[in-house]
Amino acid sequence: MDYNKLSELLFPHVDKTPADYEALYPPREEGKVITRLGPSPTGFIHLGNLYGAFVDERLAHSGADTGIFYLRIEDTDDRRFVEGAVETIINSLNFFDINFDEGATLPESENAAYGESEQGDYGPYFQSRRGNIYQAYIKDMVSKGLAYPCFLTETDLTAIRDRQEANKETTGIYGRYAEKSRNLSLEEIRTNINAGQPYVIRLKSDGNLMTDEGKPKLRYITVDDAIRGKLSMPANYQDVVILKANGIPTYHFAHVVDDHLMRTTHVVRGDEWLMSLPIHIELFEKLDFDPPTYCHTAVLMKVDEETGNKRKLSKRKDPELSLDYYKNEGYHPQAVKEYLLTILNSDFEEWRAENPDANIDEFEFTTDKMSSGGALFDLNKLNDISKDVLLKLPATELAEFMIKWAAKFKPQVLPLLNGSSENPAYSKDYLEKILDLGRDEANPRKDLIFARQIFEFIGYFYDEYFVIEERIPEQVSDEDAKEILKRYLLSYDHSDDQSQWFDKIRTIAADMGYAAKPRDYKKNPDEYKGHVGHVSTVIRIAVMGRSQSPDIWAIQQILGEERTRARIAELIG
RNA sequence: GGUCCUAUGGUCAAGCGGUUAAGACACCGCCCUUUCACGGCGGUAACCCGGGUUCGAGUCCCGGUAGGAUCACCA
Repeated sequence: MDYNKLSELLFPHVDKTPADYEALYPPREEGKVITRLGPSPTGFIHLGNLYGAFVDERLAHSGADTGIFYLRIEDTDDRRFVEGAVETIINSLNFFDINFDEGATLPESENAAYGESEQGDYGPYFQSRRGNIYQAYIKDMVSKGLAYPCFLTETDLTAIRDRQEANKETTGIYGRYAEKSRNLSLEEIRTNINAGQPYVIRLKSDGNLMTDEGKPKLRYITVDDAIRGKLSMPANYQDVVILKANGIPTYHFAHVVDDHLMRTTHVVRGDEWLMSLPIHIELFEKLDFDPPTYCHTAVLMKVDEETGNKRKLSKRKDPELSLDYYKNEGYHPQAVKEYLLTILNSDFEEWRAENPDANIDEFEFTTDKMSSGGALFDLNKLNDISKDVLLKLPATELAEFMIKWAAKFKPQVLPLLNGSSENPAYSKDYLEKILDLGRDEANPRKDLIFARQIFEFIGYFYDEYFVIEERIPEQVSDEDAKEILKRYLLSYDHSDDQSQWFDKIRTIAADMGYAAKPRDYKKNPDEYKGHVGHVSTVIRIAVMGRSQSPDIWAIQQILGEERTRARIAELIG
């Protein structure tokens, strides 16, 4: 067989050679880490994507010598394409402060054609526009006898698979199942093509590994994975498809060519790719490329309520998988990032404890601290981290964050938060004061977690959302409650400082038969109706509508004298 | 079913042949306290099972078991 003739027959119009592309895309700066995100534009981006993207981004950007993180759109399957997916990917990641140095970008104008918006010298960054590159490499492989055309139809393929399954053999095209296609003569191929028969190009895998019974004889290869360590697995023996009948390469081939030509140093991907690694290794060998460092990340899991088993997060069953969930609930992107970092790198938490105020960028991210097991998603932990992250955020920023969130997800409260409502008491400044409540002390409060929760937490500051939610404590009778409020209103002086204010409450408590100090009540419960805590709870309910809240005095200062008095008077009736 | 990966408290995890088996979250108790939160102190709780190797095994080896991944002209 004259392979050169075959390659000309198959790819008559391809005139570029691998050498041309090698020259076009020269090696990058030595020692730089080059990573990439290679999503297919299905329009759905989830926590798992973010998790992986974050590894790429940290690998390229953390540490002193920053490398390049680029975006390559893997749109080789046109059936999966969704309009606007590229924008979704870029915008979603940008929301979490994950940005690309190179690759596909947002369209510069509204009428920019799909696939034309990109930046960088190693493009095109849309696989759908790299057809000529792939074909040049495939033509080269065919001319060297490393790949061949295969005319097997779908029915042929299912027949083979059925037979293999019946025989309990490994499915696929290999060994004797590949013989027929591999041994087609040039004339037979020419006849098939002239007859318009569709065909694919298959890799001619090292097929001399079959035993006499036709079973694959396993040869083992070892691969160093940056996360998993040394991996031992059977070498590939399948004549996998590398070019589909429509002229578009499969993922396997596109991955190898692209990551070589774009000079990727670290390939980060989910461990669902682990099993096809031998294919990629063989392709790298056959193409004479140096393989990148592989980093196979574990999949995010959760416990299935029905079965009690760990399982992969699924986009249908688990709302928390969707990135929109976090945006919608109003989690701060920084909190999500820190959470991801703690499950990504086992020593991040320790580092954070030692460097509470340091910027995330200062943390040196390494793959060898990554766990290889699937981490269970833990909302509790996220919340805990979020409390600390929000605490460090200045009130101004927090207020802006709340306003941005409300604009999108709770528009009815936006005027309240940004001060554009009719009530002159409300302003952004007012919101800032509320959010800053009790935060500047030695042991600051940590009750702010995510925007939706925060609004519920501070709702009583806005008259429209102020409701009496709780009953007065059982130690206090209804008459006493009214009496407490009356006396309180009478003695109320808005300019009192915290201790003057509380002394008055003690006095009211003592005068009405309640212990001025809870300790006294605990010692002699029979001598008192209750203690000062019960008395102040009555006031708390009148002003806040609930028995649990930050300091009453501080809240009243923010609320203002008029509204404070009005709320108390309201409850007296 | 074949192949590959994984296995330490409820969860995330240190551990690298000799440890009273760290730490964080969650949970419980106590203290602080006008409530809650914060903070402090304390507590419950773990090496999947069985064989080896070794003076000694959570750690190394071999089996089992369990869970996960994968077996396309999808990525």
